[in-house]
Amino acid sequence: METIKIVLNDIDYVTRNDKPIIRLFGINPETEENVIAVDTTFKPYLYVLPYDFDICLEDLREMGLDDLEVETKIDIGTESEFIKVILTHPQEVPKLRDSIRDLPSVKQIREYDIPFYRRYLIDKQITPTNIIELHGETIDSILYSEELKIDEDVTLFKMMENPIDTHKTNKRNKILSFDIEVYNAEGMPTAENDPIIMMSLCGNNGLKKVLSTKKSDKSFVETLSSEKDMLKRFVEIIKEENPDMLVGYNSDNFDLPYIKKRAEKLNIKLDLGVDGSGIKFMKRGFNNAGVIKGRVHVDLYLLVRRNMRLERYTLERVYEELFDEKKIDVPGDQIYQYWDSDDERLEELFDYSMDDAVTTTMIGDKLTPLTVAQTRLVGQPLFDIARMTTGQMVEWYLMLKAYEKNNIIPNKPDTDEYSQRRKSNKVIGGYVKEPEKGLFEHIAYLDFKSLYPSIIIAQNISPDTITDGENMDESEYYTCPENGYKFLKEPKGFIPSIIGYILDERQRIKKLMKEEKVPEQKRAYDFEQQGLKRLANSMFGAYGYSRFRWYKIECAAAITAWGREYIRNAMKKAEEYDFKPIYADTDGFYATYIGDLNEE
DNA sequence: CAAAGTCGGGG
DNA sequence: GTGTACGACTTTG
Repeated sequence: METIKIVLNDIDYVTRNDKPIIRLFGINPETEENVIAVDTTFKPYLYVLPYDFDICLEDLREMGLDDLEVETKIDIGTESEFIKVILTHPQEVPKLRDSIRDLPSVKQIREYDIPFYRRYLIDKQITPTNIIELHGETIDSILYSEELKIDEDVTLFKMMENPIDTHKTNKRNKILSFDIEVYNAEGMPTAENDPIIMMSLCGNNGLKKVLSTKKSDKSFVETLSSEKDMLKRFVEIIKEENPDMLVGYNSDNFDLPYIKKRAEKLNIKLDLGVDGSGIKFMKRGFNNAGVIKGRVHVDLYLLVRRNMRLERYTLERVYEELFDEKKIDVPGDQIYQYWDSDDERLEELFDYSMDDAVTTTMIGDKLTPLTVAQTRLVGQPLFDIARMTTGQMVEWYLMLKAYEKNNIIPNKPDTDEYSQRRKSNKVIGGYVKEPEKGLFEHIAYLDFKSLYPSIIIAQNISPDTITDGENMDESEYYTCPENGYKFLKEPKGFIPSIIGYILDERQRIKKLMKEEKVPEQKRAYDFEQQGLKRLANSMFGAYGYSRFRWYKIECAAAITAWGREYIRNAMKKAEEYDFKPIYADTDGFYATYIGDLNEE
């Protein structure tokens, strides 16, 4: 048996002989070779909570389901016995779950909507972007049919044992950005009519290139004889560079769909994927996500939207905000005129095209490290994390922790429940004291560090600790001001215990960061602690987010009610020491000292 | 006043 | 892909 290590970049599954095969895509950090590791042993499953065990087991067997196990899981604080129904193919889950749920002996079904590759990452406790150790053997592409035949320089590896997460970070951090310019004489271009005229590439290793069908003396311009050749060269460079991350700006919605359509129109194969596949699109919310199998495509536009607050999010505006510098600009609607001019304006267009890719790489260098840190915390693929909202990250993080702590995951709300939640999810916000007019001297500012996370822990606010307090002594629970919601003091709730862990972990990382001498590692710790902070701070919002699995509006309301009380009490206390509050908002207030400054 | 509709980025 | 989704803002009924 052989052992190899890979940086885990991507994961999916394919079907062969009606059975699923998990594929881990990675790069061997020593040889820089691409590896596809396959696992043929993992099976999909869901959980059933029965009314009556024996009848239910019998009913399930009658349906032809006989791979059944009994497991004890914690369900919102209470231990229950579940039947684990093991299936052979992931697509059986949506096919069978309705008929399983409808069995009279079935009370509930659980964990029936977790994508197969995500289930794999959670159950095997492996983390994308980490270095993973694999045991098995190198094989020929026997598992693959012709259309999926992989390149000769890709190692195919069959796993014989579970992968081992070494918890080591990828030292390699190669970013390659790309951008295209297209001919646009009639407003917004259409791939049907308008050719690509330039394709720019920029790596954080120094690579700078603009491919084009026109000539220039500029050293970064490479001229190709046709659009067809330009596209082929584009693919060739990406394969040669083999970056850890392929980044674009609005590339999910513009560049990649455009490149794909032009390639189809020109009848050429774009085998950009590590497995030889082309560009695919996945429907994700309101936009499509461009997928290149085995490579991590990150659209920076989404990261910018998530992490910056601006009036507009054009590449130009974002670059200016981050680097305090103007970028080269060519008005979008005039690109075709610059192209047709064949004079110095064409040269300007080459510079503009190059600059777009260069600034994209610079923005990528700034924003992707946090996304990588979040990937390592949440344990889902970088591709997915780059497209998740913070609420979704919290949820997948909790799902991972639920598995570790043997908690069964709550279901997502069905349509009825969801619309009901939407109607009644108004929660009173933080305490706000309108600022007093005037000019003040001797201003003091007090703020609660991570107010809401601290309240969740201090008052043990969790869906599994909420109680009506019946037949209990008052000392056994915390009572929320204003609304009277009650939360058990013991045992520690699922979410408070996880926030506690996150906050402790953050302190640990901050300490490591302070002691660290290597700047690169120091920076990595900084992003990790930022990621932890965001997770902790987003947990409150998640309680009030209608689609959240751990949704509990009472928890959200209790947190803000306690928050208002904390800050009012702090202000009262400050007044006792001659500080007059002049403005307050949610987790802090400003006060002016009105006592005698000469005293003491 | 709530429900329904639009739009972001890209050229 | 064990998917079907955002949020701020404006217009409409």
